Formats: sequence, C-alpha cells, structure tokens
Amino acid sequence: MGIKDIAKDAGVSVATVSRVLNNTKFVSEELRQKVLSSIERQGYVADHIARSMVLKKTFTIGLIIPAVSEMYHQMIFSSVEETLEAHRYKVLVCRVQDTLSNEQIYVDLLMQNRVDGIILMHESKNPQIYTHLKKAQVPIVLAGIDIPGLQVPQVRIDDLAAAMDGTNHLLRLGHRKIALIMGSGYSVGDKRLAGYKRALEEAGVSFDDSLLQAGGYTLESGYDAMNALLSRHGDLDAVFALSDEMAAGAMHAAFQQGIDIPHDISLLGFDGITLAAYTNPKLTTVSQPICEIGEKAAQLLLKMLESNEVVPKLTIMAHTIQQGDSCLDRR
Amino acid sequence: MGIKDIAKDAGVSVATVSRVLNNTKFVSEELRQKVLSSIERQGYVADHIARSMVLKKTFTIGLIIPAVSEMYHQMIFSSVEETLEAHRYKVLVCRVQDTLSNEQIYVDLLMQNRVDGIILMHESKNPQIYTHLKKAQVPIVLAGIDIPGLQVPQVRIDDLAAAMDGTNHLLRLGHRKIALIMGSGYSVGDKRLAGYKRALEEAGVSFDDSLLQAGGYTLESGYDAMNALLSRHGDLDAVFALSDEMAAGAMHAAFQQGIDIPHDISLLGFDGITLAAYTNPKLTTVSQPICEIGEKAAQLLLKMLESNEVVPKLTIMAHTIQQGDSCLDRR
DNA sequence: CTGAAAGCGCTTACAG
DNA sequence: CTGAAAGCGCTTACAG
Repeated sequence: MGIKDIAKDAGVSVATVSRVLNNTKFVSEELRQKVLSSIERQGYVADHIARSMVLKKTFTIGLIIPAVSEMYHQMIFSSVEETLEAHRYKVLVCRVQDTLSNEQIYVDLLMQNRVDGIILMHESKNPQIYTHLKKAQVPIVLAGIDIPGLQVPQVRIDDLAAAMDGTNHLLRLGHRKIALIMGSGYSVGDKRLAGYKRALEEAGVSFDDSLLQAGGYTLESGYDAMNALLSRHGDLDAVFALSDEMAAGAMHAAFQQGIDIPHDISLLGFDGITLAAYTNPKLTTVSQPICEIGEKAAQLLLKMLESNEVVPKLTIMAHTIQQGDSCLDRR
Repeated sequence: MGIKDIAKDAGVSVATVSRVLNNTKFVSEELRQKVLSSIERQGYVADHIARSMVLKKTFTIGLIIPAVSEMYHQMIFSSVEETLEAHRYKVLVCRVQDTLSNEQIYVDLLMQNRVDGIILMHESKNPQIYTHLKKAQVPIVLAGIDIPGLQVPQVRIDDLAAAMDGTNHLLRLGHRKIALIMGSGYSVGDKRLAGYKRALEEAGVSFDDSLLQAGGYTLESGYDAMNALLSRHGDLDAVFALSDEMAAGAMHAAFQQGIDIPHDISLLGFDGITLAAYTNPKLTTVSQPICEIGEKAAQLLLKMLESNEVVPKLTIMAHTIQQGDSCLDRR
C-alpha cells in the first residue's frame, strides 16, 4: 500500500500523487479528484519515514528536559508541543538524568533520528556533551536556562532579578532571617542565589550561609531541605524555595512539625506551576510565564528552521510575584 | 557523511560497514577494526530514518494519553520510556484532548510515522477512532483503562474492587454520608462508581445521588466539585475523589472554607501519585502500582513486537490502600 | 568472510 | 499540466 498503488488505481503517475499529497504544484482538478478519491477508498496514509529520507528533514524536534521539576517541565512540554503541532512538527521528549552516559545516549538518539532542532532545558555537568551536541549541526534553543559558553538563543526570565524581587518581597514584609532552599546543578540556581544575596545586601541584612540549603527541585528534596533548615534554626522568619515543587515539599515538612505557614514562617516559591494555586495555604511564588517560555522557544526554533531570519540571542520574559497566602506581613 | 563514506575510508564495502554497525554477521576482526576506527575518526552516526525505511520498523511506539491527570500520566510515561529505552525503542507521546478532530490528528500522526505499536491510555467518545486505529495494523496495549469492545491486551487494576475497598475503608471508619467526586469520560470511572455503590449497598447504606459530583481528573475540577458538594451538603462525613489530583483540589476547597480534613470531613484519593504523600494532611489514597502498570504494558507490547508469544488479554495489578492522615476514625 | 546490486517509499529536477 | 527516472542512506539476499 504505497504511493505506487494509488497511482495505479487512479491511473496517474506517482509524481502526480505526490503532488496532490503535498500541494506542491498545480494538478488539474480532474486528476486531483481521481487521486483524492483513490486515497480515500484505499485508506492510504503517507509514509513520513520515506518522505523524511528524501527531504532530509524529519519534522521532529528534540526536547531535552531533566527528570526533576516534573510539573514545570510538563507544562513546558505542553506548550512546546502545541506550538509545534500547528506547524506539523512532532516532539521527541528526552528526560535525562544527570549522568554522562545517560546524556550521551540521548544526544546520540537525537542525532540518529535526525531531529531538525533541539530545545534544551537541561544543563550538563559534562561540557563535552555540548561539543557533541554542536556536531549535530542542528539549531538549538535554550528554554528556561542559561548555559554559559553555549552560544545559542535563550528564552528565559531574568533569574537574578526574579530572585531579588522575591527576596525583597519577603524583606518588605518585615522578614530578616530568610532561609533559601537552593537548586543545585543549574547555573540559573546560582543566579537566583546571587539575587538573594544582593537583595539582602542592599537591605543591609547580613548574609548567613547556614541559612542556605541545597535542594534538587523535587517535592522530596524540598521536604528534606526544610527539615534540615528547621533542625538548624528555630527562629526562621521565612523560607524561599527556588521551585514550587520544593516549596510544596517544604510546606509539608512544616505541617508535619506543627509549624504554621504563614503565621510561624512565611514561604515563598518559584515557578508558578498549577499546583501552587492549590497548596494549603495557597503558595505565594515568583512566577515565570511558563507556557509563554515554551511557546516562544518553539517559535524561535521554527523561525531558525524555516527561514534564515536571524533570531534574538536572548529573550527575557517577565516574571511576577504571584500572590498567595503563604507569606505574612510581620511588621 | 553516510555509510558509503565510511566504506570508502575503511576500504571495505557498505555491506561490511552495515554488518559491523549492526553486529548482524561475522566480520573478520581486521575489517571490523578498520571500520570502527573509521567511524570513530569521522564521527559517523547512523541514519535511523533510512534504516527504518528498509526494515519497515521504526523502533518507536506511540503513547496516547489524555491531557488530564498530568502527574499520573507523567509517571506512566517515565516507566514506559525507561522500559522501552532498554530495548532501544523510543516513545512518541500524544497528549490528546477529547475532541474528535484532535484524536484523529494523533492517530494519523502515529500511522504516518509508522509506529511499531501503541500504548493507549485514552478512552474516546468516538468509536470510529478505534476502527481507524485498528487499520494501523500495529499491536496495541491498554494501560490503566478498559475500553469495552476493543479486544486488545489490558494492564490495569480491578477498578470496581479498588473503589469498593476504598469505600469500605471509609465505612469501617464509621462514615455514612460519603460523597463521590467521579471521573467522567472513562469507563473505569463507571466501574469505580459501581464499586462505590456496591460497597454502600452491602453495608446497608442507602444510595443518594446528590452525593455524586462529576469531575474531570484535574486539580481544578476537584476543587470545583468539592465546592459544589459542600454547597449541597453541610454534613458530609467523607469525600472519595477518584483521582489524587481531584483530591488535592478538593482539599484546597475545604481548606478555603475553613473545613478541617480529616477532623470535619475525611478525604480519600485514588491513584497514589507522588504528590499524595506531600499534601497537608498527607492523603490517604487507593493506590495503583503506577510504575508497574507502565512497565508491564511496555513489556507486553515488546513481547508482541519481538516474538509471537501470545500475551495475556488481561493483567490485573494489585491495588492497596495507602495510609495517610486524611481519613479519621469516627467511631 | 566479503562485495555488487536491488530495493524500501517517497520527492523532484528534467523533459515533453 | 504530467510522467519517467534518479536518488535519499540504509539492509540483505545472492554469489563468490
């Protein structure tokens, strides 16, 4: 059941069938109808594999996401897919763990499958991955992250400013002893840490690194981090978690210990995932325009793929403080 | 940069290169080394598209999931992918909305891309989708759902028994006025409803359909459903939500209205997603072995693909009541 | 063990 | 506007 069968059935050449299939050239209405009805009758569906082979284009893009912050990345995936689908592109999702062999496997997978482009949301500890990635010779866009030294277009918020704004929000509420549940492994985490430090500094609050606790962007790591912080400090004013999932985990830890949020401790999240609006209390969070980031990254990639317009090296989206009920004014 | 270039560089035929690439036949150690070092030197990576074309096999399976219960389906995706990856298969995720055109698009997508098999987790209201799906002539496995009339292997729990167990759990705690936040659109929802009814009946509790409220498996729909129930009934003993995400939404609604869970109302969820362990209070839930369902479904599909062993038409996995703190003994 | 050649199902210059 | 034919990058009988 190939194009040849349709051609025979419709009494035309395979070239003509291909032309009506792809609307690529004028075909007389008569032949077009013959072909169309033949396709309908036989239930023919084109083989995109063969098509990809000759076009040297698969209409597939690879989305490399880390296996953390699942809800955040799920939202990105949705918006990326929706945007690409409208242009008849598919997405091949790669959820990578942070191990070299695992990353290697996925890069190879993407190259073997000849993806047309890549949206990268995972920052690797192994720089050789990037040289390998570049050899693929396909356009790459970074979404939500920054990889210093990798010169490709980025779509993200200003993480330093966002973390400053978040910290300032807590400072304005009268908090002074503000713990930070950091995200490790990503340079955006470093930027957010820098934003936190700078806000404290500008407010004249001295920095105390025992208020820092590393996290891994997951519910569980937020829970563990909160317990660690609480065991060190009995008098925290507030906790700033660098992902909503960690914040939700932290909230659970506080709940278990009988600590009331926000009355005992204020809690601020980061991301603005759907869940943030359904925690108890509702989480106040530094919100990224998640869907817009995914959409924009996809659009840039499409532009790189389908035209030779030059795309901006850096697209900064606006963050906001999304008001919830997890932070209390202590003045 | 194809197999031809490697052949030329190594001074062998393309057939030999192909053979060392695929380990498909004995090749003398001498030539094998020549080829390998040539591949290494040139940084050659095989074109799987061309390979798929001749083998008539893409090593891709389609995973059709609904755009609801995101966390549940994300967990399934992870386990499916992990299982398939070990066998060098990729997965193409299709998040479908429940509209005919959208479903149609995805079935066409899977056929055009010649997936080798399909794991189906979405139940359609449009039966013609299934006849269309069957025309694809590829193995299908149902995971987590039951589609009456579609004769393909299924991997799921016994939803009726699970819902009975859940309801009995609430009854044993002394609850009588038990509301149900149902899931609509899936026949597993109907089974769970039947389980709820049967448990009540066996306990001699009369059924009241004003205690039923439809939901759509999402946080938001659980929130709305809980509000609807609370506006109708001021004296509920317990609420049983047919997904954890709806339960979390319901918990938020209760929280907002100052209703304490579990002291005022017990809340029981369904699924056992990661989030269930991090709500406040921790959710008691009828837990499915989610990862095992994904893994098993993938294994069955692999078996259908790689051997002609006959696979079981129905694989029932064990559910459990996962103890949390959202249900209180009222006796 | 190794190679020349056919073929997978399409698209697209090139002629007519 | 339409068709015959080459070619995309592989795999694999078939010979040797």
